[in-house]
Amino acid sequence: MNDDRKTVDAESGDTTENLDFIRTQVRDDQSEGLNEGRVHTRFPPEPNGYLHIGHAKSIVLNSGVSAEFNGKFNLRFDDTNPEKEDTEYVESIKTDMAWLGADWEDREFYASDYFEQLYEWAQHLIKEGKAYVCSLNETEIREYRGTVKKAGRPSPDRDRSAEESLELLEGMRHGKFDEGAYTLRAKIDMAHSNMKMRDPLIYRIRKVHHHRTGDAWKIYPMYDFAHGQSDAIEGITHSICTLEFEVNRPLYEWFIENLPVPHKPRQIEFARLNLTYTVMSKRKLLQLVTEKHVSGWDDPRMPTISGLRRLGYTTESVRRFCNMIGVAKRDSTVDLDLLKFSIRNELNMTATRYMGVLRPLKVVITNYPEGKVEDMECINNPEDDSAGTRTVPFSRELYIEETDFREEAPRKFFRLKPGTEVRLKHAYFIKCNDFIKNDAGEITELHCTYDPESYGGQSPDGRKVKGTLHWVSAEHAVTAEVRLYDNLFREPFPEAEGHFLENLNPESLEVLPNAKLEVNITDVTPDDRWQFMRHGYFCLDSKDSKPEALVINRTVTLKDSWAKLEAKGKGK
RNA sequence: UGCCCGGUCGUCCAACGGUAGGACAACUGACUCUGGCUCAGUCGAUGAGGGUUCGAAUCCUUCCCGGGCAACCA
Repeated sequence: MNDDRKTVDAESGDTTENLDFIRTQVRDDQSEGLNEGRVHTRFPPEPNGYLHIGHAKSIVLNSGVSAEFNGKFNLRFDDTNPEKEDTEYVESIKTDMAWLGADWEDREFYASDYFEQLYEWAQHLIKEGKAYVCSLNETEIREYRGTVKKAGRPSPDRDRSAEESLELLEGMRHGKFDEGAYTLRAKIDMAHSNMKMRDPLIYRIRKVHHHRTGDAWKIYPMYDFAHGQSDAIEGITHSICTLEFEVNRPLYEWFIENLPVPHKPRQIEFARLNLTYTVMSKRKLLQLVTEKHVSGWDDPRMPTISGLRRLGYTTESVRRFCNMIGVAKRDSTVDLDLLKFSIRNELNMTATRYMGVLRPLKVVITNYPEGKVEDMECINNPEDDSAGTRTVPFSRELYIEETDFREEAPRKFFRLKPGTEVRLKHAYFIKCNDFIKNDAGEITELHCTYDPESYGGQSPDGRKVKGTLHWVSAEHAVTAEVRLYDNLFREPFPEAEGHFLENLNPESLEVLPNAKLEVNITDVTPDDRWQFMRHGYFCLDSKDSKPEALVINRTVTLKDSWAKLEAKGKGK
């Protein structure tokens, strides 16, 4: 599974495992007997949005580390801000994690499970003289906090007695005060060079319904007061999170040191995943959804797990991608091509090849008998002999790809043009003699002749053709809607210049309502992925496809060196 | 600009004082009943200066560049 991380020495053939800095740390901790050699990780999402590929990186990392070091892995919802959170998100997160193959066994926890314990620890801090109830309002708190360059000054309530703070906190808890009237703050250092240490808030009053605790609480702990302690309660040994929490680490450690917690977890940060041609922040993804730039969180263009799944990505391809990109501490942006490679590479080995004409052009084989039908034997997967063959009906009237014929074609155009011969895959050689145009000057029909000697696509006399085209018998074709997806954004860094929405790709979705597909397509199931030859990899749309009206998504294209040639003007 | 973190091929990761390597991308060519795949090959990097050392991407130092931190978000 983790071969992606191994280096093979060219001369000796020895395999050495290049552990990333986190696994190196965990390995060292374990061998030194820290936490009695236990390794326990967790993935701590806030249930306020759908999981995306960046979360997948964290999930694969956290669950992978626990598996590799014989440890355990928890799922814990960081549900300390009821305003944005919802059970819809809890459910989708569990679905997506399970799909990713992460196994938290029976350890599904919630920070809200610990509200009572957290409250007791808050009281403990007050009694120790390390926390106080503060009456400053939001503006005042900001002002008293100072700036990054200027020390803050103490709140007038900083020396409030423990008895008084305890009583006020109790009142806060039971709704005796309005939102914003009081906060509970840790008493640390108002002049600390790290802003997070300037008497951080640990509880705020919020008279909001919580998706799990209902209306039981009128106060909710802040992230910093919940996260480390939750880790400690669960016996987490390595609390792996993203870089933006680096400045929170001293505070994380302060609570662990100053509270009678049962375990001493340690926080390690890594760089979050960025991908070209997309955005990754929950806020922006939410905006795409609410402003209807996409059809939902699971729109196949979204970088969400549900979007990628609907697009056709497999668990294995996403996991492999996560292992390929590595783990480090520097800000980076991975090329979207690497993600595409991960699925293309897998599907090349596993996907059945079908023929599907996306933009149909009628072809009449004028010398083929009317009413005759031949079953042509087609190889299912040239990469896998065990995949066997299937038959596809051939008849006088066919469809080929509109783009496979040109009245006037450059020299390197190997497809059909007047007077030249090409092969129809697994069928016959044909030659184009004539074509019909409508009033608009568009080519509507081709008249071709076939060589009966070339049955099966074999050249009868050793002559070669440059082009091989896919085709579908008109009479037997299944008509379906095919959705072609392209990058959501036209710029590799949509946030770099201008507003990200201005960089949306207007052509990210192209719907082809009249695709003509070989009959065998009716055999596919919702779990199948297949290749439409010369096009790419496809799957059924899990939401919109019905047996009588197929809707098909293109997961990823095949590489297209002809398109590249032509784009560079070298097709001549 | 106070504090913290980080700068290695176009991109991502590795090299942990001892030959800068892999993957993706790009480019050549071969092969091909998918202009796919495969195969062979090419291009291509240690931010800059100084120091330590027999030897520095790695240690020290100065500078430069990028990111994070001043929500009652996480």
